[in-house]
Amino acid sequence: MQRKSGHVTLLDIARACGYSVSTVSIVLSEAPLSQNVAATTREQIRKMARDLGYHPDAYARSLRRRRSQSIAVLAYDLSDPFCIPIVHGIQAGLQPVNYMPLLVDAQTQRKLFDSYLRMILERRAEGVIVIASWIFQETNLLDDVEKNQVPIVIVGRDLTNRNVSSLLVDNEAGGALAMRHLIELGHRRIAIVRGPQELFDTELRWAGVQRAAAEAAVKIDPKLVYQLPNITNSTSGFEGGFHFANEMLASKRPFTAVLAFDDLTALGVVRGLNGAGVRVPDDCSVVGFDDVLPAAVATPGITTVHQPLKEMGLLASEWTLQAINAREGQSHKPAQLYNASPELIVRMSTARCPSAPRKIRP
Amino acid sequence: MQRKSGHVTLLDIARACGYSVSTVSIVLSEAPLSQNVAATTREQIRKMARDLGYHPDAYARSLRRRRSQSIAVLAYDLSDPFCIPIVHGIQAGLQPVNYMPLLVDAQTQRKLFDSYLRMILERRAEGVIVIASWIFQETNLLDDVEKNQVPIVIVGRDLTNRNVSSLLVDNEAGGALAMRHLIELGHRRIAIVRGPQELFDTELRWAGVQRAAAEAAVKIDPKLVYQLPNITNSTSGFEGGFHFANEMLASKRPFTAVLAFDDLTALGVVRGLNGAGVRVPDDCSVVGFDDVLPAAVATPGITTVHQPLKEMGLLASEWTLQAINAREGQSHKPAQLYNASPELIVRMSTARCPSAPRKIRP
DNA sequence: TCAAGAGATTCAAACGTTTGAATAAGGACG
DNA sequence: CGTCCTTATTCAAACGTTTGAATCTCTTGA
Repeated sequence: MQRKSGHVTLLDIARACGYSVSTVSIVLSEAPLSQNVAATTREQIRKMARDLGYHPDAYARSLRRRRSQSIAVLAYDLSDPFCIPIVHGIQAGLQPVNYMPLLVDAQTQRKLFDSYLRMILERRAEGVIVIASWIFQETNLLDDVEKNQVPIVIVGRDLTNRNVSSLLVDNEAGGALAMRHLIELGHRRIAIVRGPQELFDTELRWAGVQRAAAEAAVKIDPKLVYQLPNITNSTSGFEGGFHFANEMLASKRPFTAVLAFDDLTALGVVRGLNGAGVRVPDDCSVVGFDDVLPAAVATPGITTVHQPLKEMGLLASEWTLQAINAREGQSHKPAQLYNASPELIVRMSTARCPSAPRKIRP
Repeated sequence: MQRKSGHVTLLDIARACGYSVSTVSIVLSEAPLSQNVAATTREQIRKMARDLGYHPDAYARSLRRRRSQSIAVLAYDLSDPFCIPIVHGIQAGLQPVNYMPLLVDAQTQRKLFDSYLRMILERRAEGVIVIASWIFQETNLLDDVEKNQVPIVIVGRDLTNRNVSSLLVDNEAGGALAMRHLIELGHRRIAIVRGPQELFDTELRWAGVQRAAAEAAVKIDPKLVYQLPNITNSTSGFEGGFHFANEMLASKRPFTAVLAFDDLTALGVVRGLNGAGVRVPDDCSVVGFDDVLPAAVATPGITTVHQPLKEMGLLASEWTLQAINAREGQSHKPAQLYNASPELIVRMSTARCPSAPRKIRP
């Protein structure tokens, strides 16, 4: 009974129980017509399909239906812990409608990116979700996708100006949240490690930090503001944090807290401070951003700004499905922007400023 | 010129330059016959394909060729940092032969696992690579795959007894490596946190630990041996480590080092010890296993046992491709086992035993 | 008795490729 | 002039589904 292809087909089932391929198809795909099929026939066909271990061929089906039932999820760098919760959200959104996520990791390599983009196009993904943890300037990479009228949604970056629906955390609010936390703990001399210039997040978080400082009438010493170089690999944030912690100490300028661009940078700062005998949080507080696993399991646990990544992933998948359905109905879904509200997660790396008088909260 | 499907087909190209679909297909797929096609024709067709932005339809092609050109990568829990380097290795192996990895994350949920397995079968993956970071006992889940004669390779677990090619780190050697390191640093009173009973790794690492102890004539105090409960979520290792650190301290039994089942457990131990004012590594050394990112960026960095994950992933993809080719040629590739050599990564969490006399190495 | 409808099932074309076999147009040779 | 190679191109069937239209067999009502 082994077919040459090694897979059971409708024809096998049809022959095995004496009906035509059409009838079998109608029953197994639960087409509207199947209510006209005699109940006994239905049962017989279903049983045979089960016995033979039939699985419909997605290729034949998609070819005929002209729907691939799949959505590409293109991560720029899956090794960034930031990505996984987003992927989980996407999976959760795709599961109920039986869409397959085509998850690929470009590993920040242009060559891989192109190659996977081609595969995605060939596999006729009905939509593309891009997870841009940190992303090159080159955004025209997706032109090919747009040309084929495939809806795109991007997570982690705002591309609404290019008419692409985007979901990201409200970086300005997050920066302010982190800064306000330090200020409320009594810190006044706060060192800042800004993100790399190439990232959009950098300016927004910085704006939030400045706003919070201004609101509390706290001055930021420009000599205590550092900027990470452009990213070269996934641990360059850590190395940058380590490096700048040493610079801060060498500068001899007093500071009691460090606001780092992200969690890995914060962990690098902690390492740097520790090496010089500065204890966190007793002598100096450190705050991060992103709430990734390493920040949670380090000791001290890093106080950080949490992004609702899973929710963002879920919403991204919903938007993509809506865009697909809209296109199906000849209409068009305009690009949307979702600015997720960040949340402060207080752990052990921040404490009341040692020299500061206890402040009475209003 | 917009097709109803929204995608350019061979027919479009054929019409546009006045040749038949066959000729176009022969040229673009670089079939053997294409050397018979006039050079001018070839060029003309290629140009038109480029201009129209043609991408061959993988569904039609696979249907006809009876090859899906894709391999499923089924991760039990992608949020385990352990998985990503393996995936990178697999991608590296699949890239040159133009296979698409169908990467899915079962999130340790039976329901998801089943659902994705069905999708994989429907998409006619030619092979399946399972990444079993930590895995249920239920191994018959893959029966359905085997029934369809799809080759399976598993990473992170030995299933050669079920005739499945397996790649994993030599856990026994790794356990011995970690233990020997502590012993060489002069530690004699070493607490051990064993892994969960349900994991095969647990017994093997434990055997290695015991061997190293025996070889050095060091006794392991059974009262200082703990066992992690079965895993419920991805941070339960951390929580277990934290919990047992407190138990060790409460037991009042002296110990100068802790050998933890994996890195997250080690990080939990560090947190627990720190909470009681025990400094790592000054008062107590801690060693982990796996070499995941959080272990590297924590302070102190965790001394650990590295697994060559990327190489294992690469080899897994090669084995899978070999098995596919073998099946193509009507032959059969017998199940193989690869025991990767672990490597000790010395960081900052281990130090010479405070009370021990300096030992002269031979 | 016949037309009309309902119920159950099948026909046949289509989706976009690939590929073995067929065709057509040119020589070269006996 | 017919035969036999090349060279260049096309035919047509097939892959496994889906689905609008068609067929066949009953029943029902006039």
